[in-house]
Amino acid sequence: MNDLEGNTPCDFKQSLLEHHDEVHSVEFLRKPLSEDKLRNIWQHVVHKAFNARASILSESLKPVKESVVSMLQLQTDDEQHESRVSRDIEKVSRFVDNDHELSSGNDKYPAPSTPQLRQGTRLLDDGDCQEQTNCSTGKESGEHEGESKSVETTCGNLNAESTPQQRKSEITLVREEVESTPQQRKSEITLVKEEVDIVDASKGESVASPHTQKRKVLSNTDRNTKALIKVGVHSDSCEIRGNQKKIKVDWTPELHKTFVKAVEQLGIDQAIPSRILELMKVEGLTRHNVASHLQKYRMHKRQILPKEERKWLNLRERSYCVKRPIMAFPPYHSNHTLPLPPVYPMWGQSGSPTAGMQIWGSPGYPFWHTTAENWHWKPFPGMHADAWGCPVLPLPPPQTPGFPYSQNMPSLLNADAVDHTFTMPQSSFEHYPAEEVVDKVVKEAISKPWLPLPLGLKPPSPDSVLAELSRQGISNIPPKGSNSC
DNA sequence: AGGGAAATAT
DNA sequence: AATATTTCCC
Repeated sequence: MNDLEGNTPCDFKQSLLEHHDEVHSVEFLRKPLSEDKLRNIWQHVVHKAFNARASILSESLKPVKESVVSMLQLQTDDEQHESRVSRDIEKVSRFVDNDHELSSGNDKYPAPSTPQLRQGTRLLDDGDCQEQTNCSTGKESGEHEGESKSVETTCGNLNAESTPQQRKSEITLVREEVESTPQQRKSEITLVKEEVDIVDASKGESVASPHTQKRKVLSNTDRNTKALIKVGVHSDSCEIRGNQKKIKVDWTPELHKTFVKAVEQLGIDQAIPSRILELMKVEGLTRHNVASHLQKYRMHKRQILPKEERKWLNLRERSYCVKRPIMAFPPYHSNHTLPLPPVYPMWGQSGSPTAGMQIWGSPGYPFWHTTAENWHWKPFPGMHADAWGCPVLPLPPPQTPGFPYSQNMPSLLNADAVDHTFTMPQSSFEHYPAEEVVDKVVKEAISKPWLPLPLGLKPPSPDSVLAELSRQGISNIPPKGSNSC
């Protein structure tokens, strides 16, 4: 997918471009990303953070330095400090996550499952919602943001002090080619999302992340599936702040129910995205989301109805003719009490023959009561993607002396963490460094900034360097010997 | 602007 | 393969 090979035949290329006082590094690594490479990268980051003169220490590296400093001051820090470190390691994680994606080619991520959406009926009660309002694609901002094509709004979450642009230029040691595909670009800009999504790449079912701080609330309407409505939120609320791409909406049964209800209420004529959206009163949901869902909904209707209609007509046409198969439905309520099948029929059509009969535009009958609940299809009821994805640092790493991070993430490593982490199939990670490895490597790089910079990677050939330079429009070649960060 | 559907992405 | 998002056209 986002292979670098497309741009350069060589295994990798590395270029160091010096402009004025700052040295920008761009390093292209071949997949898979090895532990050594990763460590190398981070050593460079730390190294630069430490060695750069204060005057030119980029904003983006300051937090790194601070982290290191604070770590070196030993883990006697207070809570505040810890949370800072915690946050920093999250940055690290995020960065690495991104890299994961870039280097793995594994693109199967579970749905993030609507963390940001909140139904009109409060699922949560408290202040977390502040973040919601701030960061979610709210009605006002959401649509805006929907139109904004800005890709450069990258990591505003990394550090409040530095602009996204700054960060990008500094921290992004590993990144895609400039001419990345839209997909690639996306991978760069949706860090937060990635963090959420990256958990379980193997199956598509997501697992609650111990890493992302979130609340899980049992839906009052949920049945035995006990699907979780996660209303996950980062404690560091500014992180997600409105500069991100839309977060994927997970149409949970509840949400879908709300949707169907609105549609039913409006009737076939009025059921247009904006109205539906209005009726649904779901915070953060955008018209686009609704339109999309509506599209799908209609499609299924079309697909299902004619079939059922035909069947029905075949059965009845001889005896008495009924124009529309607004048929007498079997006692739906029975469905309510029935144990659910392990697999949720999508749109309810494959479950019972009538399950999909929530007639489009058949107001008056509350089909959605059942269909909306049964519509969902998550293979494992207990594992509904309500769980947020878990990015890096999924497990309480073995306590590394001098590296207190794992203790600094109470919210990330809460009791739930235990439950969820072990459910993550290892196989998902076989294509890139295990997260523990990443964790370890980053730790090492940060915790031992004094270690000499590894020469590490194979030096680029002069040709490739020159080519890269010219490709980027750099004509004046920096003097030799200045190739350190 | 916004609805709808096709094209894409995940 | 299914679902969600993005893009495009009207």
